[in-house]
Amino acid sequence: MTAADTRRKLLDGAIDTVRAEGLAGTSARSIARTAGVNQALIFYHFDTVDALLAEAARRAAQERVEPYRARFATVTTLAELLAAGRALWAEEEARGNAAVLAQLLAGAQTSPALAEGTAAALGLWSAEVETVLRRVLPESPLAGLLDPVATAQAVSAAFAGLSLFGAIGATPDALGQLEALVALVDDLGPLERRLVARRLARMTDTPKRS
Amino acid sequence: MTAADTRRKLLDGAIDTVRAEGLAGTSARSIARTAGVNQALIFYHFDTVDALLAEAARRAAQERVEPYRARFATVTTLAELLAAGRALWAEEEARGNAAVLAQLLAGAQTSPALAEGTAAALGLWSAEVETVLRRVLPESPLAGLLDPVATAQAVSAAFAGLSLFGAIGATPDALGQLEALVALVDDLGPLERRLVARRLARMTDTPKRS
DNA sequence: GTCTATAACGAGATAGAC
DNA sequence: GTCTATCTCGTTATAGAC
Repeated sequence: MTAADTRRKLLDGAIDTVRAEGLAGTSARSIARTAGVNQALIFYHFDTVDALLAEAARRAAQERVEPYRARFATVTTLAELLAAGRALWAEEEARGNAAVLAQLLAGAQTSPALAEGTAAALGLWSAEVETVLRRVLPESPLAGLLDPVATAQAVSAAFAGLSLFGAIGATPDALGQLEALVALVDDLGPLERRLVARRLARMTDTPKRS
Repeated sequence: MTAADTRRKLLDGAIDTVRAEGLAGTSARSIARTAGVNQALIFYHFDTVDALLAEAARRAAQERVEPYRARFATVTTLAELLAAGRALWAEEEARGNAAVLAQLLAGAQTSPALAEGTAAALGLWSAEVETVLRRVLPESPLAGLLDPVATAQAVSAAFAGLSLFGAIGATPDALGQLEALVALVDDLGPLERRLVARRLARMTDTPKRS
């Protein structure tokens, strides 16, 4: 077995262990068991457990973001973005990847190494959303109201938090609520659009936001 | 020193330790050190560390929700609710209470005892929001669009997740984005209100939501 | 690169004196 | 109720044979 194989097994095993046991149940021993690899090899290849987890987070995000790229590229309206987001969320939630990211994000609070890897992983997701928002938002009446960067970050982080709900009850239909709100304003007729524009102008005259 | 004093010290110490060291750095020993209490007393008074944390989460939520109750009771519009929510969030985030809840929520994934206490704690927050929503939402054009329960849960959970962002970068201005969106639709004039109502009727005819 | 063995330590929890 | 002392186990990490 080559070194690259071992590294790969460990990276996969690390994510699988967090998925199955949570971060609290994730140790060098439990990862090695899941990966089917000797425990000492973790330290040979990655120096520390946290460094392995950070690298695993980065790689996992890359591999999961990639298949959505083509789909996101075809999105031209905010409504389509929300539909794509709904599908993405359903898939990643079902696979437990959202929960994994949330666990690592929680662990990042006390581990600088983990913080760096998790930031990179979450950044890949929000960058993807941000790209689409930059393209789609200007066509919407909501342009100028929503900031692409802040919105993408907020949505990504909120979804990570939402996935933590799994253990304590049913996950609330957050996207459904958001979708309803956005769909109401977005995709309006010309007359309504002018009304919204007027209202927007009034709002930015007397801004309530910081 | 009475037993009630010791219990109180441990409950406070448990929260303080999670706040300062994260859940990963929270142990019977570290809690006892923070509380200035002998380590063995944790098990005498609470049986297990997780049971102490669960009880601490419940109590902390009670004590933090309470001071906002009067403020929330005066809220009559959605815009006011958002303003109150913004103030609440700023305060709890600054105190680190949001991060504590998020840490416990993450730990709840692998500890049934912790899950129960965390569910109760988070439930107190979302119940408060839900109460206001039930009173305020019917007056808004958004009535019938947003479900009070799902919205309250989604907002609470999303904010917990948002607080996890602290360790890996600046917290995005999520409430600002949401506020802009809601403010746009809410608090409309009679003419615009009719337009929104028409659009709502159209949406519910061909529902996109599950 | 991979293995076994083990060092060094902190964890949860308990026994038993006071 | 509170304390000290301790048991037992799992943890990260390393040394050294192969």
